[in-house]
Amino acid sequence: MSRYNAKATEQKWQKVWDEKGTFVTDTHTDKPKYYVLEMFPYPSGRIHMGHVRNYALGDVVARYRKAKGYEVLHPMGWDAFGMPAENAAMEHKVHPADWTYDNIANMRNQLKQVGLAIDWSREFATCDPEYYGKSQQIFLDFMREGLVYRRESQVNWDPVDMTVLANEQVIDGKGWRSGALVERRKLSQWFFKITDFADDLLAGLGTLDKWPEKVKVMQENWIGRSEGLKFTFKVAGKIDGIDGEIPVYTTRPDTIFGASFCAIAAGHSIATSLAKNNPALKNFIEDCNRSGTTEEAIEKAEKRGHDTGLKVLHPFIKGETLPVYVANFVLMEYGSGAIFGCPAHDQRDLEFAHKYNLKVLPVVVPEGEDVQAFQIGSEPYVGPGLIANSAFLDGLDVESAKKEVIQRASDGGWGEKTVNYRLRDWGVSRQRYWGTPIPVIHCDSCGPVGVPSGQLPVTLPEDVSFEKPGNPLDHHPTWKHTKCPSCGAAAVRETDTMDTFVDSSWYFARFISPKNDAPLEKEAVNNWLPVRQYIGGVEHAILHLLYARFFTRALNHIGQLDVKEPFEGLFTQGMVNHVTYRDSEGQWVFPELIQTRDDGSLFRSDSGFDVVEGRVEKMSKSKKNVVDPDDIIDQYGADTARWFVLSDSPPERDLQWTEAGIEGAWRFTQRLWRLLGTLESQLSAWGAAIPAALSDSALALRKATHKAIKGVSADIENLHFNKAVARIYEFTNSISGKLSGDGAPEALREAIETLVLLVAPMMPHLAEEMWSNLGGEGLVANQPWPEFDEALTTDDQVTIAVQINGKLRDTLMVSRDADKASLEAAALASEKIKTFTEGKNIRKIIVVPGRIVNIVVG
RNA sequence: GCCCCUGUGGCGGAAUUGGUAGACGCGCGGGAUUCAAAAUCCCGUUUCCUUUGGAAGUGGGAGUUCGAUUCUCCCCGGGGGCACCA
Repeated sequence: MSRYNAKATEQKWQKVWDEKGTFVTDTHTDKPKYYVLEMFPYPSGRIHMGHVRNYALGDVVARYRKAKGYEVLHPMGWDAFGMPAENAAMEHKVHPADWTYDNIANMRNQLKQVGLAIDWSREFATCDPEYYGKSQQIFLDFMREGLVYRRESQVNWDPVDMTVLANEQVIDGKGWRSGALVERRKLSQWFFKITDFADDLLAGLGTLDKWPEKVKVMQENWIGRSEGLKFTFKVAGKIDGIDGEIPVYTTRPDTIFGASFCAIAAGHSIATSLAKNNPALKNFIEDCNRSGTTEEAIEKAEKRGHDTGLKVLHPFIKGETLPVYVANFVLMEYGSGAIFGCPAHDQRDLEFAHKYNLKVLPVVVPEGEDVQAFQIGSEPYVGPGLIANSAFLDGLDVESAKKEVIQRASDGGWGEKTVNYRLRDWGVSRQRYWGTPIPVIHCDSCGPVGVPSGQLPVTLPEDVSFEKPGNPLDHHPTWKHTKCPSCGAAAVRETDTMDTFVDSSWYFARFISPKNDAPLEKEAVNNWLPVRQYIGGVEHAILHLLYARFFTRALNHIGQLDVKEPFEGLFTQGMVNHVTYRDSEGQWVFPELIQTRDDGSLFRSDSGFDVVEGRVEKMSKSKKNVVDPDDIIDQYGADTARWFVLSDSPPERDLQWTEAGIEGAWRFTQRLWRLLGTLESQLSAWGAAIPAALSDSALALRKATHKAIKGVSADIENLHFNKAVARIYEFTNSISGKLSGDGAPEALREAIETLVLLVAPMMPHLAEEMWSNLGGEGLVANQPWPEFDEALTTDDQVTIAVQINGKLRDTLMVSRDADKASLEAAALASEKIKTFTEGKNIRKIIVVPGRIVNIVVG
């Protein structure tokens, strides 16, 4: 038998699957349905190992479910809008569309070589007008239902490039290209009312029992539901141009007597008004606006404030006033943009109080502590306790005190209990070219008007220039000029495009009927959603997944589908890592250039410089610790690459790519092939029945076969592919053993056929080749999953451990169903055990049938 | 800074509900085969000890338990997310 030629064999079977339409889905079938989806890729240019891992995981699920009798939907598309295409346009003078579609063509070719069980007839890219026109339709539907609105919000503004910067484009407070100091600027932007669904998004998490706990916790924290008190501070005295009240929100109304200041955000209307006649305050606000807009930047910045001179009246203490500061750590977006500070019981407030010499009065004292002696040092006290120094609240616990203050505030008409969310509405406006145009026309007399459905899609103009700073849509000579759909007067198009997260918030539903006229084919969508298994990176744990959940609810709300949750099962896979190499010049070196000398030292093959091995890190182009899937597939074949990414690590954890690992996988591919060659002559004829009487070795092999079916099936269903692989190795080892006597040829054939079927979801090409060599009919891809015989998966004898005081001292071979009494007797009868129990007092014997006997002596 | 995850031999990792720690793979050592090599096959492989046996051992420290990789608390290392990267 000749050596296995992976390349030729893989191409052969890919062509067969393609020609026979093996993986084309009938979405209108009566069969049980299974929708498996991996997060669709951004067409960056070439696939990387992370993609191979992601799609191999989903492919195992798809092929397994197909074998289990499901009609499987496993589509592929492209998340094709986004900034890299515009960056390429600026840097290399290629049109974003050309760049994107070239990349898609490349990556499609690469993915096809992986041999995925994908229905390619459903493929689309989000930048196809046929797709983004439907995104626009949904936008207009949401608009009609009041789920879309426009308001001002802050952005990072690059004053030199005249453009809005993404957070990742702001480096140390400067624009990445221009190097100019970035400013916060307010722009009118479109928002989706995701906060309308905040409670439902939160409640829905409780139904997602096939999601990782950590993702649910992250979403819960992101939504950030809190209950508290919203109340108004009265400003002491009258000041021109200032509203006499400052509404604040607090989750700690119980600490109101510990309040020593009031702080408002730099963007607060009062701050703006006061700054008009106060240059120092104006400076301070501008300073605040120079820090980044990310929460991280705000949290990490030193807590600073500026005293406005304004005072507010304490709601409970007559005559007491609190100074009002503008503070850099108060967010305009959260609550009412104003807080009261209680330094004794909040970290930020305490830092602030120390800096500006404000009173620190503890009003919550841990139970048992002396009220007079209790002091706050450099750490606030945030734990439970009893209220002190707080008039009518003294002695209450924290929760009762909260209730009491809320009660008195609402009785007094100056405050009320409020549920607040950290979640903010979703700003979807982007001042960029390569995105879905927002289908709105601005008319001087009618205001913003939605583009009529008949005029969709609003397509992007092709003749754009990236030479000038700013949004190409905005300075295009003709594109934005149009007529108002409502009054017919001259009007201008909205030149903002949508956040690319909008595109990816409903693509999974479009795959079900990608050519449908309306965005969604309701009946089919209801039949196929939710996606049974969604697979992707944990970096999408919050935004993408939350937005998709919101979209599903919003589409449900407007009657376009009936489900509420888009993804029933979620799996977040780990990254692919590789060691890094640096040469004596400090340059990063590609792994393929690394050579080893006889003494074990490393050098690079091109320049000969010495090389040292560095940390294991996520594969990245900048550190050159990348392996190109094309090279790997070329050298070893797709099956070997798939086998390796599935074998070594649990899929949720990071995978370390190693040369030794891929070599090992390759050896196993060859071994399977050789196994078939060496055993072929010993097999019974195709379809021969297994005789009732079996030799010991034949029975042992049958047991191994059926245990393997049971184990591998369970492992695949639980997505424990590395364990499935380990079991297949074990099973393969047992086949290689000697076999003789009654039923040997039949048991051997059963084992080999089973092995091929078990391996097929992971190494589909090799499996097809082996199947056809075995004389199998049809394609492995169409074979049913093997069934196991429960009786053959259990052993009559089991080994149980005998411990003395929790330490293993002996093991016993006993009947599987031996009862407690006989186990205890057998354990005590053991010679080894006797040496430990002799002369000792046996205090207790714990017996767990089938597992363990523990004798406690003393 | 806040939130979340993670840590087991030389390495990747396994260990139903708390019940024999180290399955399986890699690497390494020894042997077979070969003129030789590659490939392949067989055996061994947590560490330590005065070795028919025993002790220690799952990042570190405490706790619960007859029994802890598994549960609780504190600490340390590594990673992810933080609203305009996708």
